[in-house]
Amino acid sequence: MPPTSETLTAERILEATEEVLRRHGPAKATVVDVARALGVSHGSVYRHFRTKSALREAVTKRWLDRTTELLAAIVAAPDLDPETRVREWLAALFAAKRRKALADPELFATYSVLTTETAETVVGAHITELTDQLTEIVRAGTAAGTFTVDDPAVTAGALFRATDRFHDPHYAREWERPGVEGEFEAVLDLLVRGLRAAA
Amino acid sequence: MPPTSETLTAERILEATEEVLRRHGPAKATVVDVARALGVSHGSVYRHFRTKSALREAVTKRWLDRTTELLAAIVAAPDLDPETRVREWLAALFAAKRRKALADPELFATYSVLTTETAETVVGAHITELTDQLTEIVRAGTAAGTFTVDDPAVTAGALFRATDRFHDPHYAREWERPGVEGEFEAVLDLLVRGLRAAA
DNA sequence: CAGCTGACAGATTTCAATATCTGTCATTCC
DNA sequence: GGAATGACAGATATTGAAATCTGTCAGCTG
Repeated sequence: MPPTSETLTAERILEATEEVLRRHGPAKATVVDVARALGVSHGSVYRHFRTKSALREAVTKRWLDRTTELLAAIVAAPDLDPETRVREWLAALFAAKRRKALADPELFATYSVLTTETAETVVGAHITELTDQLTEIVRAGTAAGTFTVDDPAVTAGALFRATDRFHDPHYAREWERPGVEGEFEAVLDLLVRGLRAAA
Repeated sequence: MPPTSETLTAERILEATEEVLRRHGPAKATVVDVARALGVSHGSVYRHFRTKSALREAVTKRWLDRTTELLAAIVAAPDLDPETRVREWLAALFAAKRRKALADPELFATYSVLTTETAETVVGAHITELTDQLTEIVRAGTAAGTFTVDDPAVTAGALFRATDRFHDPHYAREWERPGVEGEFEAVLDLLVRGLRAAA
């Protein structure tokens, strides 16, 4: 128990919660554990988060936001043509998820449980943010005449859903298999060709 | 307990197993239950199926094969052009799964558990059969000059994986949502356009 | 007095004893 | 004699009592 006499903030609680989740897993990580890790009573934790699930949602959002930020850089890249940006963006999403899943499977499994719990709220918002990023790229490509697309938002949604297998944690086990890279390329090729074609 | 004095066959055991699964669900459906439903001792069931999981695999295969057969009709349809056949085949796959999921959610959940159990064996073979059917259509379209595709088998795999969300039981809950039809159309449009485009 | 504590009620989880199930096989039955 | 039985050992599941956890709040503390 490291009491660390600093003031108790939401931020410090989130850090401790991550650590407890990493150690105990999602099923056995309790609010009491988090409080103990911080050297405070569990009542203090409830001062910053109304419920245990609010705390879990906040931790999950934090984890997902790291990926959102990473990808934002590609949306903003000014020197890349739209087709390359679509490819790089989807490849970066796949690579980010895959790296996490392979580097620390147990932690990834923990967050997979958390995302399943919070599918309607936190994950829904995350997916909206991501498809908004994609929409931005598709819109730019349409404006530049590179893509022929009726409604960029609808097409961005289709791109995102067509690549579910390469970012949905449900498929994480597939990402270890030898052929995945090629499978991803095949899907991506088909989709990008679909963007280019005349309506 | 209907003893039905006919001879005990693998077929009759499979029918009884389906019934027990429907009534009890996957967790509580035991070999003893199946034997009781048939009015025989459980030892007799083991004469036809080496293990409980062999029995479950056989029932699952039966269920999946019904879909395979249904779709085979579209592959063989001689009066349809390749693009229509791709669209109809994927639409029929989605419709078949969706119908089952909405008509009897509990039974569908039961079979979802069974398919998860048998992912490596029975489901793997099922997916191979389905992608083989798709490959056939893509090959025909390529031969006819309608599609421009390097390797029909690879492209068929990409088509199948890009539409995972519309046939993988994992997404069954999404199939109730209002917008799904449109989402499916958007993905399908993008993919079909990708098939048509020049390499 | 703002922040923290710890005791509390009700909900959930754990654990160990008990019951049931799986898979085998010597024996029985037509 | 080929098919079916049922007793059995080890594995798995169920159950209910005890332990722990969640969320609240009156009171302590600096």
